[in-house]
Amino acid sequence: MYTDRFLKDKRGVRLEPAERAALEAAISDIKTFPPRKTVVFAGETMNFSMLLIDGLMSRYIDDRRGFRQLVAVHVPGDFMDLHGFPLKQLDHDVATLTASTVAMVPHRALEQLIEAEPPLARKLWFATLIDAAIHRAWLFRLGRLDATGRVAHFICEMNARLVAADCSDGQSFALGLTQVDLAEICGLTTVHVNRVVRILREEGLCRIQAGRVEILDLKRLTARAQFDPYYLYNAHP
Amino acid sequence: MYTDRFLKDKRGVRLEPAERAALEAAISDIKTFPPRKTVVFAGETMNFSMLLIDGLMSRYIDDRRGFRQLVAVHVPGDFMDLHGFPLKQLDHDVATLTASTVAMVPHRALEQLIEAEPPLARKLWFATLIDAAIHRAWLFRLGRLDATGRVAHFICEMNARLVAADCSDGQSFALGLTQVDLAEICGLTTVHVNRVVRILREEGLCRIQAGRVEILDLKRLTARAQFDPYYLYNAHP
DNA sequence: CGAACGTTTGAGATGACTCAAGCGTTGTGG
DNA sequence: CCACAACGCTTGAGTCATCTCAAACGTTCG
Repeated sequence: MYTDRFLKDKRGVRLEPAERAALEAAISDIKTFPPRKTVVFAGETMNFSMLLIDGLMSRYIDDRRGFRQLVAVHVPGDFMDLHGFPLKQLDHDVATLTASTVAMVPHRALEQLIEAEPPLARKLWFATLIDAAIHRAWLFRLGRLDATGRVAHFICEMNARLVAADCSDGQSFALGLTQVDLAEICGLTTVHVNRVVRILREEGLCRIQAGRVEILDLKRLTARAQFDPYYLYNAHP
Repeated sequence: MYTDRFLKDKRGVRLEPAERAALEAAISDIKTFPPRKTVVFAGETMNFSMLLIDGLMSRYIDDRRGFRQLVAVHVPGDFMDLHGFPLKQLDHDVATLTASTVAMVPHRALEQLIEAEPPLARKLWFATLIDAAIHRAWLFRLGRLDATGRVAHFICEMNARLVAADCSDGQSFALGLTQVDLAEICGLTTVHVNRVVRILREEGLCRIQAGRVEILDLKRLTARAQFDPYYLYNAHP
């Protein structure tokens, strides 16, 4: 089922089979997008939301000179722009990083869904709040960590989220990001990301190359990043 | 009424008088807190949420060495930890900045409230999503702006939010923050904040002193900060 | 084969940090 | 009512992390 990974194993919330089935039924269609394609632009009026089935996607804010700051990276199971349901407009763009498969859920169907399964509304709300918690962890990352710590922190987060989404065994995982992407995530320049990646490799913490990440020493990587997965609200941390 | 400022003048949502009255009735008591006091600690189980009536409060994440990164600053009318209602635990601390008055709303009362006024649930959700949008703007600030831009961006945001909350005339406003606070918000050191504050004053953009901010040239300040108030979802930007 | 893209490396510049000291105000207890 | 501690602000000098600019290299793909 397309919705299998949505809110899987989250602390404090559980989707009932009926709710999951109803959500599944609310999907109007499945779309695929090529890599590096902007799918939704800031300010558009939204009448659907998107559940990521496969691939990696991002949300970003452009500055005046065209430089972008990523504000979120999404893994399979993420309901990426569920906030567009109450908000109706987004304050950021949404784009693919790698080729992606997305389930489209019309807002009209969400309305009916909540009507039919009232407790589901609270669970959708919950999902958007985890997103906000991730935003806060990113604020900590950008505000308080040095370049090496930032990249390490991001890798730790991706590791934890991909493991939770059953997309990683915790040892190594596909992460189709370029060093440019990492720079736009961590608030650094590409050149410096390149140096940081080397440092992480030379210090035996992790290896980032060719769209794959290999965790070499999770304990030390976590320490270097001051990473605490609490904010992900995973049931099995 | 205590709840007058909550969701006031927000794009895409409006609290009906009956809803506002019901929310008002859900308040169990009003508390006052002295400045610089941590009110809620990360990880505690929450059974109430707090609506800020008067004062300035913050949410922050501590790093291992005790340095903090503020992830939110709240102005009167903000439902500061409404996300604690679905989430039940917070991933950050909550503290006062200045002396503050807070309306306590038990989660049990919120449950009954939503039962009595179902459309209110969506509006509470909406409120937490604006918080998330502000987080994203902060990510942009930390990731893409230099020190001067960061402080300018924060001042622009506070100006817009305080005007919307009827706590500023748009020319000057009380902002009981020290340079240490500004540093913890903008991911800078105190020393450097001091220099930035001087630059902003010398360039005729704004004056920040003795807990007050005076906007000298909003247009240039906004440009320097690359500030766009869209993300605040204010009806009258 | 050539263009496009992502990565790598070097050298030099600079924005922000660290450390250190001094200043002004406020509040408090002797 | 004064002395002094506490706090926030200010300034200077030197250091360091990260950025900028520039060039080269490898891979992929048309």
